[in-house]
Amino acid sequence: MKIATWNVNSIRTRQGLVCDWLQANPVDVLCIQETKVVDGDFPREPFAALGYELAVSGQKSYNGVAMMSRSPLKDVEIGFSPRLGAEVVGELDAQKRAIAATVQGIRIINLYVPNGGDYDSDKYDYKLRWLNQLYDYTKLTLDKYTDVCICGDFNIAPDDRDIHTPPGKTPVVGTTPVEREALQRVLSLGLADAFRKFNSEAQQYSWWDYRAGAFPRNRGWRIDHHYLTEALYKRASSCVIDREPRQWTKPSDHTPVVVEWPD
DNA sequence: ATGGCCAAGCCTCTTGGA
Repeated sequence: MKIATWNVNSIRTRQGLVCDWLQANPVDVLCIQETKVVDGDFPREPFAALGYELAVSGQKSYNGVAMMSRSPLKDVEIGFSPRLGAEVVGELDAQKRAIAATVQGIRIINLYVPNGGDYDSDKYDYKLRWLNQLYDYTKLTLDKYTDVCICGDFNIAPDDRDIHTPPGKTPVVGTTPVEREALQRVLSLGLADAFRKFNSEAQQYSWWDYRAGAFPRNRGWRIDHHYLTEALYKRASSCVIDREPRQWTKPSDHTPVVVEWPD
């Protein structure tokens, strides 16, 4: 069983590239973020032709998440509202950033955590409120499911190993203690970083800026993660960042990360 | 040291990304 996460930065622009990657890497489940397309315009056929069932939640221009699976996607949930109630979630489900489904007994939650804009901006405040909501959503999910994999683009480098230049005095969004603590609070419910089970080195990145030759210079961030409940974490046999598609023509600025369990 | 890119929309500039 393999579950991959990949921020594709527009599925319409990247559909050929994603298909090429899936043919070479026929993962069981692929969670994608930043699809940037309304559901009716999502290019379903190329992925159906490869044997993938789809669940999508998108919007015009921004955000958007989708799941592709070779076995059935069960109990699909869009956003936080189905579990927390629309009156509690309010505006936080307007942006399409969360989708969940059960595959082969594993509850998979696919997230596109808000970027956060500038420090102390409205977007930064929104990111923190969204992470608080994620805590409540995760708590209720863990009440119901034992094997849970929360993956996606977290837009947070969990510690200083996960960013090429550790932040100095000026707060850098994605690395601030407040964001890191908000993430750790979610993980304290009983989740652990799959990648760090196998690799404790620095400079293991999943995103590189398009500018300034960031990729060839390996000036990146590790912001795409899989967080697993205890039994899943113990059973995991590998978690790998696949740098190859970041080198292809017209790449996403993120690259896929794949967690695996023995069959 | 600095700055360097890319996607979508209605579009030749603005917004967003991290």
